Amino acid sequence: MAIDLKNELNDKQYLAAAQLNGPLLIIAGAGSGKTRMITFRIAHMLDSGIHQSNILALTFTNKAAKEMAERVKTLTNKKLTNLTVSTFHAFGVKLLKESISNLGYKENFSIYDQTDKISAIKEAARELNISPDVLDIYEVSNLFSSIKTNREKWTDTNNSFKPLYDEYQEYLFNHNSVDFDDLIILPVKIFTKFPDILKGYQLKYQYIMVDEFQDTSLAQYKLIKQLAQENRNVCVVGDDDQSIYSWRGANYQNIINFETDFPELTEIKLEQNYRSTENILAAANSLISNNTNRKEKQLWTGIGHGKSIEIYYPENESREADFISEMIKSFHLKENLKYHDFGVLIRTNNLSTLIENSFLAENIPYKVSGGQSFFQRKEIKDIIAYLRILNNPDDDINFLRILNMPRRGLGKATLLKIREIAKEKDCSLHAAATELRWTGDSPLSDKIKSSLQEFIDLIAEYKEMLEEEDSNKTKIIKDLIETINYWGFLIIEHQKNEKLAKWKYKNISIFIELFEKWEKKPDNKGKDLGTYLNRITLMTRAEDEEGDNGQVNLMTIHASKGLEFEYVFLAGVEKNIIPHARSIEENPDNIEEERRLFYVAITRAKQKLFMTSCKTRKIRFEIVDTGPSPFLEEIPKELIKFHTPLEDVEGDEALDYFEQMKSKFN
DNA sequence: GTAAGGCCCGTTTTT
DNA sequence: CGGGCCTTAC
Repeated sequence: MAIDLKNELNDKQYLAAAQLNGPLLIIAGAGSGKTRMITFRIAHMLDSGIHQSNILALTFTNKAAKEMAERVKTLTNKKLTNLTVSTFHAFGVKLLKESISNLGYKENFSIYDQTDKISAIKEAARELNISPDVLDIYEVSNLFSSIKTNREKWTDTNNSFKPLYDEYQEYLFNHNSVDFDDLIILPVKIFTKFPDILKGYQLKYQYIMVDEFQDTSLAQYKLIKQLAQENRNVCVVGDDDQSIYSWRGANYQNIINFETDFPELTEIKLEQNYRSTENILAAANSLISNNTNRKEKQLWTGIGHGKSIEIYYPENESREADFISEMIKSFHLKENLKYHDFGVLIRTNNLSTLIENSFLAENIPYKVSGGQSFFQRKEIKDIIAYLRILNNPDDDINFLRILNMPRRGLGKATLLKIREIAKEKDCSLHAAATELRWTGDSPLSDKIKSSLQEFIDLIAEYKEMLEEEDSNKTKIIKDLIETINYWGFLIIEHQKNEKLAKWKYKNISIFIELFEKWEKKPDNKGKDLGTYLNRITLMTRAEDEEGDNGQVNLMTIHASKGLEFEYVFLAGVEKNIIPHARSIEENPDNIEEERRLFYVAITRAKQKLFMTSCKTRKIRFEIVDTGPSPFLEEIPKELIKFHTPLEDVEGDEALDYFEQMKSKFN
């Protein structure tokens, strides 16, 4: 049964969804039904006889990809197992799995995340006898990223880092590892070097869609361009006003590049907002009009004025947190809103702690997204490090992590010996360690030698088990964790805090459960460990929360992109927080991006927007006077109602509250 | 040579 | 408050 596009979409959306051939640029304002349009467009392709395997849809986050795939499946009522809806990075992994051998890497390559990357740079620095403390490693890491993705060139001021960069690159290659930038840049390289490979992919992906186009980087754009330049059936959807990832290389100049590279394009603007009330939209429009560099658009809504925007100035950050909890509680009761109808947005992750505590104290169910990923937690990374070594023994960064964890007497001196061999033989640490344990005139004591032997054997044994056909990997991993006695290790590490040890161990069981779920899924039958490892490196958090209904959503503004909530609380609307002091310090021009960020935050709200701005705030261990964010002045006063403060909590009531909090945490 | 305890500092946003 | 790094104790 074909879908009646005309009936389901407004005129502009219809135009966008109906035109399948040729380049299409869609400027889609906040809340303009972009996802709906894309979903229908894909369904329309399928209706028109385009085969699912010829369609490629690229999104920005795993969450968006998952959601889009779900929505298309629901709409068409088809399984669509060969439809590619993926993030850029996950797509990069797929391409590399299929073709990285052309560049001399092996297929079981490891992906280094930010932390691994920093360790790798430190290792490279060691090779060159550069002491790590003379480097601002964070800055170096950013520079390397810019160089790799062509955002920056070597200049007289920065070329002193070039030897280190080259060493880092060599390090990655020698250890069969790639970093996040490589996931995009290496496919581009392969396509440039091997036109036949590119041809193959052009033949496969004849219809390409890109969501959140304003947040694509130059490198990502190159990749799209390569794939699309023959067929030219490429549809990009974006909103320059919502470009908030420039620090990661996003460049909304890409919209202009697209116009140049595909001059025959059709441009469509989606300007009807289906999400927010007039008040909210007016505030957003007024704010964003202060930006100079933007495409003019007239967002409008038919929803009506709605409730006014409210601002509240709490004394300090705990009052802010309590205010948010109380409001949510009372709306939940009085207005029959579900907890998941609330979004609480913050500029930085560290603002979440107090709000979380308050939710806990008030028994408000909530979930945090963004921030530190589940898979980045130390205890999880430890276990993953073992799995990575089992998958790719040459992965030195993870070898270093597990060599003496749990403690097995293999410390600095032993490592130094291993390093010597590795340098001499030009091999990985694992290979060097394997060698060292045999050497007759080994410089190691018998005790250490046997410890090393045990360690190497452990790796070999489990590697073999995992590689067996039809192996029960979950069981093997459980067994491994027991064999290394990770629990014992946690107890020793946290002697004074058994609770913490237990909590960490609990996380490990959760990890095992997640893995088991993955292993049992029919789609994953016969897939190797490497596939799983690569997948989770790209995941922001344990995106498994099936029951994500009935929970308040607490997240950074960045993480809220693409989402919407009935009621939105925007916390910490203070100067130095938004716009963030560091961002302005870096470059005063960043004010426009910070404004867009604020714009994104406001436009998440459907019915009601609250903003809170503390008078004082504890930063580290100091209480500092803050003040309202300058952006508040860019919102017309008549749209705002100033919230009367809650009555001060009386003495004994406060005490009572304190006791409550205490009992929650003890 | 290895392990434990003291000391210092704190990365804005994330695939 | 918590994690990484360095010094001191075995």
